[in-house]
Amino acid sequence: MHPYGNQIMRSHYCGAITTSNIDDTVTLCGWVDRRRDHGGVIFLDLRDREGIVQVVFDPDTDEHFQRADRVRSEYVLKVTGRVRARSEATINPTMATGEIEVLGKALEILNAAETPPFQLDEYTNVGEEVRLQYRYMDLRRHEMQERLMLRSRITTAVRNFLDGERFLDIETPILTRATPEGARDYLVPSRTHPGEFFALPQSPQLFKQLLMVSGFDRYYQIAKCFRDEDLRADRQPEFTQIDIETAFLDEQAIMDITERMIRELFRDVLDVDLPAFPHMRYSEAMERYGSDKPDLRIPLELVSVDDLMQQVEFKVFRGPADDPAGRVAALKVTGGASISRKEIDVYTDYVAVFGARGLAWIKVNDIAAGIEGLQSPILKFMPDEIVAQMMERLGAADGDIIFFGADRAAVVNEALGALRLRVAQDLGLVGEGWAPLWVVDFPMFEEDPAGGWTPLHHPFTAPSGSIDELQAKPGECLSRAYDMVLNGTELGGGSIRIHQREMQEAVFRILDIDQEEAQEKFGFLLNALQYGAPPHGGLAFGLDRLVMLMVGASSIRDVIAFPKTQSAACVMTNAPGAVSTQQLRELNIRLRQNSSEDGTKA
RNA sequence: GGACCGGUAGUUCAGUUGGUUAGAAUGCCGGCCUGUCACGCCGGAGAUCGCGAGUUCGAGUCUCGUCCGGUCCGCCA
Repeated sequence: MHPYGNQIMRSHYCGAITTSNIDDTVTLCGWVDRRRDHGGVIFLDLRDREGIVQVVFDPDTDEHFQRADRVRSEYVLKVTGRVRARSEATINPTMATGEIEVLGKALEILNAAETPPFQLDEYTNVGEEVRLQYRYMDLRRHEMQERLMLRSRITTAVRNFLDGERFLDIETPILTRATPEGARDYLVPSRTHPGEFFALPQSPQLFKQLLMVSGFDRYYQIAKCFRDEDLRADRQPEFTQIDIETAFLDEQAIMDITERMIRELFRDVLDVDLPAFPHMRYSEAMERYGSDKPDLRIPLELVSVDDLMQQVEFKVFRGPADDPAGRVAALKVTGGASISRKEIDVYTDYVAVFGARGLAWIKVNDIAAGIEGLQSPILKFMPDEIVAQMMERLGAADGDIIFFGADRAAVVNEALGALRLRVAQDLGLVGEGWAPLWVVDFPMFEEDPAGGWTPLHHPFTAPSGSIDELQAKPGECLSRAYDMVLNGTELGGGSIRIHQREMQEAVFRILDIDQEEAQEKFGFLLNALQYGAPPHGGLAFGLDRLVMLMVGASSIRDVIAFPKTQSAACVMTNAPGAVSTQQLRELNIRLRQNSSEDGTKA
């Protein structure tokens, strides 16, 4: 007896029928994936989330055969039939259910369907706009079903792991208050407080810290977060974090637990054993890879040559080499001498995007021939001796090309760091597999253009030094933050938080948040820190990015059921949309301009 | 806010130096077909060339503007 009695219309999933069901009578519900009409026999491929099975109708079942004749793609059917083995000659080895088929006895059309707006098969590339407009159709495609089912397995595995580690799932508000830090807030007007607004949370950061103050010790939540900033392939205005916070654990313990979580996740879901997670200091990551999220699958590294360039006249290199805030670095690309002048021009344009004012290069044709074996427009500006030392340092070999960046260190790191990724991609130098690491010892602050300080992580991150050290030299102070990086993507980041009011106030002072503003915006946090806040810290993973990597997608839109376009709109629902003047009046809102007739609808 | 790429049958694309009736594939519709599985064969329908100006005897094609989608920079504690 089926536990749900006759409420269940189907006896099996299409994709789950095997040779063990031979001679069983089954009832299937699904969509018509394809119909092949041979006149005297009709094949229907019936699809549900578990897969596809072939159903055969022949004229013996006249009424049902006639119905099968009327059926079209994406009709929703209920089919009852008998499972039978296919004859040797008709077995389809490319199909999971290819050894069997269902001989249809009864066919009920549960719903007809219009011709789909695009073909759902795997052979047609469909533009993303159409896919998003008919997302409910797009999600029927096998590829999307797989991705979302894997996403579900991932969140389930995460929940099971954290539950097993005695973490508590606690929800935090979606309607909260705006904070002056960080990204632009999504705002929600309050009807009951005219002229005031809620903000949607950029993350549950403060709430989870307060839960630590409350004694919940180990918290997690799979939480929606909202940031009103411009979109990218890996950025949506609403996205999901695996949010974690603990009390009485230091950073090493937190990294251990979360690393174990990711490791078990990959084993459970992908059957992959991740390699060791090396710990790399932020400074080393910037020095060697020009990035705080290095892709360790790529065997190219930046090498500083400032000391050598301090000995040349060539101003373009000499200037940044002498400047403490400057950097001259080389990127040796093994086998890159085959890159043409035209391609170098393309790379030059590419690094210009990051502020680089040029891209110097040296091709190594014959290293044994010394300076004669090198080819470059900049050699004439350098003494042979310096060039020779540089080749030695870089370990240059025949067939290499060396690119140079010389500018402010930030520009050089960004430009050569990006070039490293681009060239590796173009030349197929990105290794296979998974390359995780922890990046640690981040600076507390970085200098903003106005000369002030902004936090590298967020203003609640604990510094590794004392208040005095912090105030004396904010630019040199390190934080107790850590990022998990996988294949060049920042999967998650976290820190030990400040749990003492004095320290939190000191950080606010450095960030130029005065006492009044601190009290106004963060008074509840400062107060809480006085009522027995335990040492605490945590981490948040970007679930969408994690799933994207695990399914091999190139955009997080492909692992989100209903994502937004780059302009942060939904082409299916047409959100955002206008609202009635009545709604606006209730919210005490008047639009600044009546944007013609469609500005509001009555 | 900025740079670049794209927008032509339902879909994916082609469209030459500005020149006759805008093509292909696939899908769709009709007919035939009892073993196909991206079935096959025959026939048919299907286009506001994103939108608006401009240049020209003539614009899918050139120019300007605009909208939409995408990649990236800025932005994203």
